[in-house]
Amino acid sequence: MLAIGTLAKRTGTKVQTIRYYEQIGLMPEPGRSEGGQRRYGPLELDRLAFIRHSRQLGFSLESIRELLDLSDSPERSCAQVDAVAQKHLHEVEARIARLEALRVELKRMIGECRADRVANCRILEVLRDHEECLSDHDRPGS
Amino acid sequence: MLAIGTLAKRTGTKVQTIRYYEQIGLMPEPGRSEGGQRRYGPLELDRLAFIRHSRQLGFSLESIRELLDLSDSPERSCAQVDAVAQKHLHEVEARIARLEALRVELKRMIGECRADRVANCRILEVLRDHEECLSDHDRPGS
DNA sequence: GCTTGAACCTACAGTGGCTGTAGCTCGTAT
DNA sequence: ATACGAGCTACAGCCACTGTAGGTTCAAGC
Ligand SMILES: [Zn+2]
Ligand SMILES: [Zn+2]
Ligand SMILES: [Zn+2]
Ligand SMILES: [Zn+2]
Repeated sequence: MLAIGTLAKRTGTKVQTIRYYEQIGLMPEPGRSEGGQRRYGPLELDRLAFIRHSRQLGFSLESIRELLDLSDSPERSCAQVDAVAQKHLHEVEARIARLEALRVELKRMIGECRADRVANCRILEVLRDHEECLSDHDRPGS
Repeated sequence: MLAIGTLAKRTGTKVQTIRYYEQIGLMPEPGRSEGGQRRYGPLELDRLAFIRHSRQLGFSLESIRELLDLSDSPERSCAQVDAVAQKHLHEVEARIARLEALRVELKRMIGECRADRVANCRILEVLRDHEECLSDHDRPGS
């Protein structure tokens, strides 16, 4: 039986994060020691490892919840699992596309600045006026 | 003099967002009508346009605050402005790199799944065990 | 057995950048 | 004069944590 700190170390998680996962029902309520401290077994270790690895791959906690639920029904077709992963891939690709457009625009405005005074800094000019931009970028956000 | 809703429409901002910017000191406290409603002039319009466009280019509100402060000293060298933009570019590039690694890993695991049962879904196998991954991905988060 | 101190506990506030809601008041067109 | 859209304040909620305060428990060393 592992104390929460040991579980945290084994999975590269912070202690508070584990308690947070419990609070939102992503980790089960574990057994307790006589004094009331959490004690974890191998099942919980595996579950937390799954959660953490999914997080490293960028899945949302909501998607992870879905994936965990699905993996409790081993007989079912994995179509839904694949759909969750596909959707996530698309979102990642969309974010890359947006960031790539940003990168191009930023690089251009930085390259155009002749490093003079603030009064005629190219970067500030572009920020003041979207007409100076080549790409469209409607929604602020990541 | 513009009411807040008009300013919002002109800049593609939500009314609450403008009030939020005022609350955190990014927009100045505007004049008020007799009845106490906010009234904006062209200076505020320009400032909000600058903020919004900077947000579209991914700058944080903290960076935007800095850029706005800097642009109040037109005589100074724009080195600091350029540094803010450079730093942001590097962060964007770092995020692209991370997302690109994610994309590769996700695409691989999706491609390897033979779309069978949950019990032997390749996606779940990879999520359970980072050893199945090719890349390293230490920190969760975008 | 006793003391120490690291690790644990709960509860709550804060992060960034908004967004939404409730319950009012104001402005303006007819 | 009245209707109603637009404005007002204050506060809660989103995501995924992270940090803090103030107290309790555990395990090792003596
Ligand atoms: Zn410059
Ligand atoms: Zn632009
Ligand atoms: Zn599958
Ligand atoms: Zn991995």
